[in-house]
Parts: sequence; C-alpha cells; structure tokens
Amino acid sequence: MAAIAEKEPVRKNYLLACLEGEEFKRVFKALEPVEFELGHVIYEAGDKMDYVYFPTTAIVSLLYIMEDGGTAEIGIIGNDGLLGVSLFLGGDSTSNRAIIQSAGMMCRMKPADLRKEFKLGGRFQDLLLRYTQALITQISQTAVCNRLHAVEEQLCRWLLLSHDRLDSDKLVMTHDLISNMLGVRREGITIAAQKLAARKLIKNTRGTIEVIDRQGLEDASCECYEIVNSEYNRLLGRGISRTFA
Amino acid sequence: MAAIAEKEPVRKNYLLACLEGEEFKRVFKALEPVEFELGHVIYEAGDKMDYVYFPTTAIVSLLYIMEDGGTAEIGIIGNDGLLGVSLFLGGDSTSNRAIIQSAGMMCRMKPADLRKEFKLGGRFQDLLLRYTQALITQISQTAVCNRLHAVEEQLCRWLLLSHDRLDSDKLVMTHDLISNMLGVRREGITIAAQKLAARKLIKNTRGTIEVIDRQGLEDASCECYEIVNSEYNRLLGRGISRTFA
DNA sequence: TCGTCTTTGTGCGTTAGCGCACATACGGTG
DNA sequence: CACCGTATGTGCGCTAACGCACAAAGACGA
Repeated sequence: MAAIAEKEPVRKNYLLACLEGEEFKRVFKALEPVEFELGHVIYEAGDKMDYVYFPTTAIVSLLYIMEDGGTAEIGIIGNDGLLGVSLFLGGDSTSNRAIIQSAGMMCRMKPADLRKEFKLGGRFQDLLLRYTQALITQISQTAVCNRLHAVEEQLCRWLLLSHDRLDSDKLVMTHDLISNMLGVRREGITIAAQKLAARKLIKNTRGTIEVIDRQGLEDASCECYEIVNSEYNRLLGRGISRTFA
Repeated sequence: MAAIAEKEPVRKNYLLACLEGEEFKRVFKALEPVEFELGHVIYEAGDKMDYVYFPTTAIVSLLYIMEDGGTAEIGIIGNDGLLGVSLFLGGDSTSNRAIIQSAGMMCRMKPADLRKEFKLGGRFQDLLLRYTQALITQISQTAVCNRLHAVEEQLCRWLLLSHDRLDSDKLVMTHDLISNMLGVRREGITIAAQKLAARKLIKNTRGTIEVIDRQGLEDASCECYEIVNSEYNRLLGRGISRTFA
C-alpha cells in the first residue's frame, strides 16, 4: 500500500477504497486526479463520455433538461459512487447532464481501462454493479418523491443527501440552484428554507445553507432519504466483501 | 434451432431473441414458461427474488408504495426486457413491488443459472447490462415527468408505453388502477381520459381503454415517451450485435 | 329481470405551487 | 465607503390537482 501515499485522495472514494491487492494496483495505475469547480459541466445529454469519474471530494448532480428548459435532478453522486455507469453498461452516453454541485476532486479513468478491468469479473465488477443498483434506487425514489411529497420535505431530503457527501456542514448553494435541482420555483425554495430555518434546522445565509440540526432535518424529511440511505448501506456496506459468483 | 418449436414463445422476448448458438441453447434450457393473471404480485418490496423473469406476452409494472399508502410507478417492463435486474447487479431485492399489469406469459430462470451465464461475459451479459441502462433511462424520465408535466400528458406517455408492449389496441385497465400507477387521483384520470376521448385519440369504456389514434397520442404526449423509446432503440436496437469488450 | 357491485362521471370547496413583479439586503470591487 | 450585481424576501392573482361526497351507468349473477 506504499503507492497510496502518492495519490492519497484515491482512498477517499468508497468504491476505490474497497479494492485490494493486485486489483487495486491495476485500477490505481489507471487513475488520474482532476479538480473541478462549482457549475462545471462534465458532460451534456447525449455526449459520448470520455472518462468515468470517481469523486473523492467533489459532488456531482445528474440533471435532466426538458425541451421547455425545465430542469430536474435525478441523482446525486459523491465519494460513495461513480459517474459514468453507461460506460460499463454499454451505452456510452446518457440523456442527462452531469454538473458539479460542489467543487472538489475526482479521479478519472479511461473507458478502455474501465472495461478491461470490469471484464475480469472480480470485486471491481461487483462493486460497480452494486453501485448501479444503489443508483437505480436513488433515481426511483426521486421519481416517487417528485410525485408524492411536498417541496419542504424534498428540500430536507436533498440537503441530507448533499450533506452526507460533504465534509463540511456548509453547503455553498443558492436557492436558485436548488430550485433547478428540485424542479420547482426559486421562491418555493426560499419559503421552504425559511421554514426550516425558523425551526432551527438550518441556517440560511446568502449563498450558503448550513446544517444546524442534522437529526431534526432527518425527522422533517420524507421517508425517501432514509430508504435511499439504507439501501446504499445494504448494497455497499459491510457485507460488500462477498462477490455474488 | 429445432428446440425453439417446443418452447416457441421464448423468442417473443426481445432479449432472448437476440441470443444465438450455444449461448442461446444454454439459456433456453434454463428457462421455464409461467402464466400470470392481472394483478398478480411477483414480488414485494424487500423480498428476496426467486427468479428472473423474461416477459413474452405479460406486462409488469414496477410500483413504489409509500408509508402513507401512496403509490407511484417507476417503470414498465414488457417483452422488450426483463424483471429482476437486482439479481445480476448483486442486490437480490429492490424496494419496489412488481405487479402484473397485463395478463400473459413470462419465462423465468433461476438466479444461479442467470449469474452463471452472466459471468461468462458474452452477448447475454452485454444485453442485460444494456437493458439495465434502458431501464435507468425509463426511471429517470419518469422522475422528471412526475415533476414537470401535466397529468394528461403523462397519461399519454403511460398509454403509449403500455401499448408498445401489447399485441392488442385494448388495454384492460380501470381508471383507478392507472391512477395508482401515475400516483394521482382516480378522478384526475377520468377527466384526462375524457379529454383524450373527446379528441378521438382513445375510446374509453368500462374497464378498457382502446387506442384509436396512435399518432395523435404521441403528439399529445410529453416528450418523455419519445426519449425513452428512442433510448431503448439506441441501446437494444440494430447495433446490438457489437459487444463493448 | 331484478338487484348488486364495480366503475365512471360530476360538483363542490381547498390547497400547493406557479408566474410575475417588485422590494430589500448582502458582499465584493473600485 | 459607495456602488452594483446577485441573492433573497414578499405579495399578489392564477391554476392544476386534491379530497370528499354522491350520482349514474355498465356488468354480472341469481
């Protein structure tokens, strides 16, 4: 594990951290760290993807853009996962945009290296597939949540998902950006954020939302957060060592 | 291909129809046809899955049930796909219910057989992974559609997706059931269906909706149908022969 | 043919969220 | 420190969809 010191941040990505021995060495050699700023677009809908990305400190938002300009987020990817499942699923592109929601680092890998390692069918493949299912759960829950829950509950869910993937309690994020993610009006977020602030769950300042009462936020959230979260743990937590072969 | 005659309907499933030679023979041997009635629950949220299912004439609906009893569909699976991606993704269960939306046949396969064949990394694996991406697209589009589009547009989308997976123009389906799928009020479906009937796009009788003007329905639908549809074609259409290795 | 159950139709009042139009306030820059 | 662009706060009227209550009309068996 001497090599880790060189590109230390690699281990901050959960999937990469699960690898060991020769497998880790091979993957590690193929990785390249890159830094991203808030708002940077990694790829647009329909773009052929050039890399798969393993976030270490950055957070990525998967955003759909409709014909009329309306937007809605379908998933959040942090250091618990990877961006670019299409590259091993076989599509090479998706119909959404991937955009940096929180500045930071990601490790990228070329599609050819990814596929080569994936084809070996070891732990790496297992992890990637399990993560894919976790992502499906997240997207599904977003779909249901969009239909059935109030904006305020959804804001809680969104804040929690982001907070989990962040070192800090401060989310650098305007109401306007959040409204794009949740697919609602900017004013709707302002109102909801005010209510949460009144209940001392968050602190609401210009361009930043600070999480004050994490537990309170969880209580105020719809069930969707917890479902997604526990499914991530089930799929990628402790028991991860077993491959399904 | 002599064996096909025995279990002829196998070829009605698109994924199975794409297999050839030895690979097809192995998969074919592991298949077992089963018939299902409308409303039958294949598995509940959290259930360990006993089989993977390849629909030939049946249609399956993936339904989320919330704590408060609210429901919403996240995807429709017909003879273009398979039920149980979790079995090769590694989760063995999902947090939704799979329910028969249209009576008919499916071919089922034991998880062990599925995984064994999947691990071989051939066309079968390629197809399953590509289908997974198509399913992700469908779920994503549902999420966005739930947020941004009107019930009437969504009803069109839903009718089209169902119609595509059906031999007949007649959908045996009550407004109440559809409302569960779309996560809206029953009355909302009644109103929307009336409007579509007034425009001569569908015929609305007790317990059945008949598609009259397919093209008209597509025009009345939101863009979501077309996006999902073309993504299915892109991922699983003609060019399917290339494996990504 | 009658009675019953299910499905569909209709009519309220209610509400969450929208769209628009501003007012205010923060915070970096010159 | 004054200025200005961006972010947030607030107040409308509007609309889609909700929740509820009940009427009408198919379907089907006795």
